[in-house]
Amino acid sequence: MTSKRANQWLASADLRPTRQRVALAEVLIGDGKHRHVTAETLFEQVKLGGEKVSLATVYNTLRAFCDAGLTQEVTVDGSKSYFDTNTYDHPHFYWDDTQTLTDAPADQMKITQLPDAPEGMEIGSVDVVIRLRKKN
Amino acid sequence: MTSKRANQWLASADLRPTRQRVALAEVLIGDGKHRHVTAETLFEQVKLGGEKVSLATVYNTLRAFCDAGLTQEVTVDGSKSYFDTNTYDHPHFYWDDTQTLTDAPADQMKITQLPDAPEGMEIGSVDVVIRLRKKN
DNA sequence: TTAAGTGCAAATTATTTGCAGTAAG
DNA sequence: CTTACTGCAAATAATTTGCACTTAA
Repeated sequence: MTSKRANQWLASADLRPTRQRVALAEVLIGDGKHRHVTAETLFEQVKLGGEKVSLATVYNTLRAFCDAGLTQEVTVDGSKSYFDTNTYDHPHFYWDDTQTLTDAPADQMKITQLPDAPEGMEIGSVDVVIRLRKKN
Repeated sequence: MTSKRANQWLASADLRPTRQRVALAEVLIGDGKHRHVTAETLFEQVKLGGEKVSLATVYNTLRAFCDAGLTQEVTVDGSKSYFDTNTYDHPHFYWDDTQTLTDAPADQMKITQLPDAPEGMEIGSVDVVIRLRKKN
C-alpha cells in the first residue's frame, strides 16, 4: 500500500513519482514523522521494505530531494552527510556513541542575539548541532 | 626565524617539535592569531613558506593537534574538515562563496536557553555555524 | 639507541558521474 | 515518442594506513 502522502510529497516538488522515489519517500515520510538518514541507512531501510533501489540512485535522489527543498542536508562529523525531512530551521542532537542525528526540541532553545552578517553578506541559516556523549 | 611560540605550543601538548610540526605550527599560530585551515590549505601555505611537508603528514599532524587539544575540528559542508586554532567554544561564519571559515564574534551571540540533554547523556559541545551568502 | 615521526604509494570511505537501458508523461 | 530516471561500474575527493626510513630525546 503506497501512501498517498509520498506521492503528494513528490508532486509538491514536481518530481516524477518513479518506483524508486516513491519507495524512498515512503520510508522517509510514510508515517508523517521526521526522519534523519544517511544515504547508507536509507538504502538499508528501503531494502528491508522489500524494494530494490541502487545505492547510486539513493544518493542522487537525496540530492534531488534537497535541491527541491524536500529535505535538508545536515553536516555533522565531516565524513557522512545526514538528510533531514524537517526543513524548518531547528537544532539537532548528535549522539556520539551511535552516530545518529535527531531533532532537538526547537522550543527549548533560544538564541536571543546573533552576530550581524558582515558587509554585503546575509545569513543563510544558523546550524546548531548539540553533541551528546554518554554520561560517564 | 622559528618563533618560540610554535615550540612552546607543541611542548604544551607534549608533542615532539619535529621540523614538520614546527613548520605547521608556525603557519597556524606564528603570529598569535587564530586560523581556520583545511589540510589542503595548510599544505599550500606551508609550501609557500618554503618548508617541505608531505600532505599525509599534514593530515596526520592536524589529527595529532586535535587529539592533543591544540586545535578543534569543525565540520561544515560534509566534504572537507576545517581545523581551528581557537579551541574555545565559539560560533563560526561559513562563507558560502569562498568556502572559508572564520570566527564569528562570540560576544554578539547569546544562547539563553538550550534543550536539556536526554537521559544518561550530557552535552559535549554546541556547534554553531552561521552560513553566509553574498547578498544578491 | 630507540620509540616516535615522516613520506610515499596504496587502501578506504563517501559520493558523483558516464552511459546504455527503462519508464513516466 | 521523448526526455527524465535508473543502475551499474568506473571515476573522484578527502582522508587514512602500511611500511621502510629518519630523527628527536
